[in-house]
Amino acid sequence: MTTTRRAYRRESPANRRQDLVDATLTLLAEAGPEAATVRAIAERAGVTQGMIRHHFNGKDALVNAAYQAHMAALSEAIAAQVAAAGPSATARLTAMIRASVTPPVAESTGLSLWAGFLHLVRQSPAMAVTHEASYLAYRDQLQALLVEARQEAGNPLPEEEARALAIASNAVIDGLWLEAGALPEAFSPGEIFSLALASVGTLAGLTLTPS
Amino acid sequence: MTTTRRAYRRESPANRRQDLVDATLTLLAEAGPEAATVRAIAERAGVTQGMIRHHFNGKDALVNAAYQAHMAALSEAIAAQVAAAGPSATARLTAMIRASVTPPVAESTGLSLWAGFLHLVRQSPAMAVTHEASYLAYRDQLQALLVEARQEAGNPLPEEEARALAIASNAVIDGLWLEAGALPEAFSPGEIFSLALASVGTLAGLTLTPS
DNA sequence: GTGGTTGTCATACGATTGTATAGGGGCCAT
DNA sequence: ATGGCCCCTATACAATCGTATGACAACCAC
Repeated sequence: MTTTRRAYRRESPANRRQDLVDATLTLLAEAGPEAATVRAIAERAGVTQGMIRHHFNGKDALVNAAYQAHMAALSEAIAAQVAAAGPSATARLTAMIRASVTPPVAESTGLSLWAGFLHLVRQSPAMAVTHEASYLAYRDQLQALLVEARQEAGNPLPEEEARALAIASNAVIDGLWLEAGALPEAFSPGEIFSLALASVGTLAGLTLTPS
Repeated sequence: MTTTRRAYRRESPANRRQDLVDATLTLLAEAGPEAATVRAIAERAGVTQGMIRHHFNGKDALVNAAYQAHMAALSEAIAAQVAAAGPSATARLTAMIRASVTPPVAESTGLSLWAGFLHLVRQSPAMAVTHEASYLAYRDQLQALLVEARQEAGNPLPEEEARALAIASNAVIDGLWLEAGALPEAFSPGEIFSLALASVGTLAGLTLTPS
């Protein structure tokens, strides 16, 4: 009875790390923090559990890396759509809103992921800093686009009102993102986007169309 | 060396169950799902872990009971403030908004709790039903108040617009609740409430004042 | 080819998890 | 005051957790 060792391929550390991060995010989103064990993550990534300590310092480091990768992916997805919207501030604002409430940013798995990370963010100072930074970066970008769009519409936004408008606009976008993620079947396709567009338009005193 | 058994008081099953539910909610909010072990819950409640299986069927049943108790407490807190606001629809709407973005409904612990429950809600059909029901009940109440308040203002709300307005108003309230919970120090006291009031007012075409 | 590097598998370890069970003791009925 | 109910403590249990360690083999340099 000779037990044969399972066949495997050598991968670059970067690829292996990416696989492990992806597996962590998938598992965290689909089955929650309690199911994201080192064994489950390793199996999902197609390797054995020893790899986690080989490529990272331990489970915490892996989860931390996964969080940063996820946040970066979201920011990048939004930035790409904004950049592709052309020079018009109104068009870029519309693109940012659309990107925020449609896949891949807005998915039910994304909400689960966010929830799974929340208590980690709350307890790890390093993750809290990352979280606050990405939230404020998003809001600042939204605020800048609101100011520009109002300028473009010939109705300049007083600076002292900009912060409140950005917070409120961000809130309605986040709230719709949340509701769509929590009850995906309670809304028809595109309904969330048109609601987000109309709501931000009303709050900002702008007429926004789906372009 | 005779080890003495620890002293204890007999409690009614109802009281003990309540203690265990409270301990579960506290632990879940403060330290996350991974820290809410049966031993930690029992210690927090001042009993030994055997009590969880004695008073409930197991950990899952306890967590489920805790979720229902939490949702009921939130609904009740909001309903009480709305009922205390008097007959005016505008005043009741204002009270509902205030209750939704101030303690005890809006606390950073409440957000953690919500996040901790989310993946349970997603996997347990029974909890999913409870969740959807309480969300829709909240939104329906908000929609009814919006319709009444517009009527009261002499500017009736067309029925086909009511649903969209309720969803958007709910979203901005939820979004502000979320942001205040996630970054409690990024907002001054009362700022969230006045933003919520102003935003819903703008969306609904109503002038809402803090009463 | 062939040797060396190191990515990878395999296994073991102590700690902790949720659950199960046996028996002690607080408190009410009488 | 005292017997009995059942609330409660205490302990044991298998399973699983994250971590640590050592041997194997894939692949590159030469």
